[in-house]
Amino acid sequence: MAKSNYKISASTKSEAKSTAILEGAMKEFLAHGYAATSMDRVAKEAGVSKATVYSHFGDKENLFSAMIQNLVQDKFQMIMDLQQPELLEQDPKIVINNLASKILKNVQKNQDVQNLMRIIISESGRFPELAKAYVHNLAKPAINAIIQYFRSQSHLQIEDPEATARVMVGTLVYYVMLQEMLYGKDVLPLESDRVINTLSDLITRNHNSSQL
Amino acid sequence: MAKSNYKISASTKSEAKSTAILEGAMKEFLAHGYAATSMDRVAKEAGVSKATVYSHFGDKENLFSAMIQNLVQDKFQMIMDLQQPELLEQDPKIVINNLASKILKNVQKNQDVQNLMRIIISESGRFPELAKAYVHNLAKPAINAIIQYFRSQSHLQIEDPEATARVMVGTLVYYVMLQEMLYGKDVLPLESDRVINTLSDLITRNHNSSQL
DNA sequence: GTCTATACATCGATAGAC
DNA sequence: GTCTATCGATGTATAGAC
Repeated sequence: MAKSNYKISASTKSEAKSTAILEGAMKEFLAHGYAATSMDRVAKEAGVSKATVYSHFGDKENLFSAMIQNLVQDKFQMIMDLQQPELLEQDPKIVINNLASKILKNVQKNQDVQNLMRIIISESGRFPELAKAYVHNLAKPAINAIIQYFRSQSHLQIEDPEATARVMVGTLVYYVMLQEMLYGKDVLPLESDRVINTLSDLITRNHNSSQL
Repeated sequence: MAKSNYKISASTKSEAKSTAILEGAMKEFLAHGYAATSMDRVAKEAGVSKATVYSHFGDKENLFSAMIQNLVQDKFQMIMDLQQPELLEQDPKIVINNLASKILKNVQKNQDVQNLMRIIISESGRFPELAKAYVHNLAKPAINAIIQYFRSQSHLQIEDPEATARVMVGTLVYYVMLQEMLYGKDVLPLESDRVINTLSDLITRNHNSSQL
């Protein structure tokens, strides 16, 4: 029992260090990219020695990979919020407005999400498996949630729910990329409400015209 | 006259080296990113010594900046093709299909364009002025060309041409990013024609319904 | 397990010969 | 203008004490 406690204690201490290293790695990698991040800075940020970083994660590629996988799992919860039933029980025009607004605000206010997208794109050549993990665990569930909603609203007469979901997600992601990450705010200002309203108008237009 | 010829000849030789360096820089930077590219590899790729690279471009940041500006100017012509008059003189549904198809194929088949987008996003933090140059010289003209077409087709009854243009460009760019750069082809297969047709259907739906 | 100290390679940038 | 040779800094990774 004492032996078991000792083991648990040791394992817990080690886990605490691992967590600290992952947090330091996240901060450094997301801020500077893979190549420009040094293991010295990660170690200093985590409050451990460089040798400890290597004993926990083997090498730089492994640490980067673990940190991204960890972050992708974290952000998965954000996507699942899109399927809250109470969010989906209003007029379709309002539901789509709310969905789009929720996606937009989550990405816009969450610097980690933007930096994750940035580094996934940057390193998709060097780490193709991480790009696939991102698509499989974040992009795909988000798109599928929207497809599922479109399918549930047959009176919207959406001919191709899969392609329409891509239109919606693509519009929103590109908007944030251009405005926030590429400084489009200054060069090409455009209020987010206009994009959201245009999206929901286009998608629900059959529904509206049958009402009027 | 002989002196003038000598000057021109010398200037031409120097320009040839500059061009070779820029081409080497393009190959290396686009393939490996800014931080992971070494000046030694650029010099070897260009067939000159490293000192020559520095005498022409000062330092690494300067070389990178010059190479990106050069590439952005190159790709500008691609955008201008969108305004060919003969492309815009058919039924709106067909015109939008053609525009979308042209944008998509240009990005899809042109690896340089994808790599340029990738590195602009990657280095937008370190080189904000390059991101702004990209938006100003490529994204903005493309979006404006589409806005201009929408405005010219008043019978389409497009309420917000600016926002609708963003929907169109965002959908196409995100599609290529997800399918090509992030290996979505394998995880989330979707034919490009479905996306293009969905886009043109959504945008011209008012026009169609008034016809039927 | 965690540390300090260090090996070894490679980086950006420059000096000096031609 | 272009080269070879090299400097100093910094990178990844590890050896060895505790």
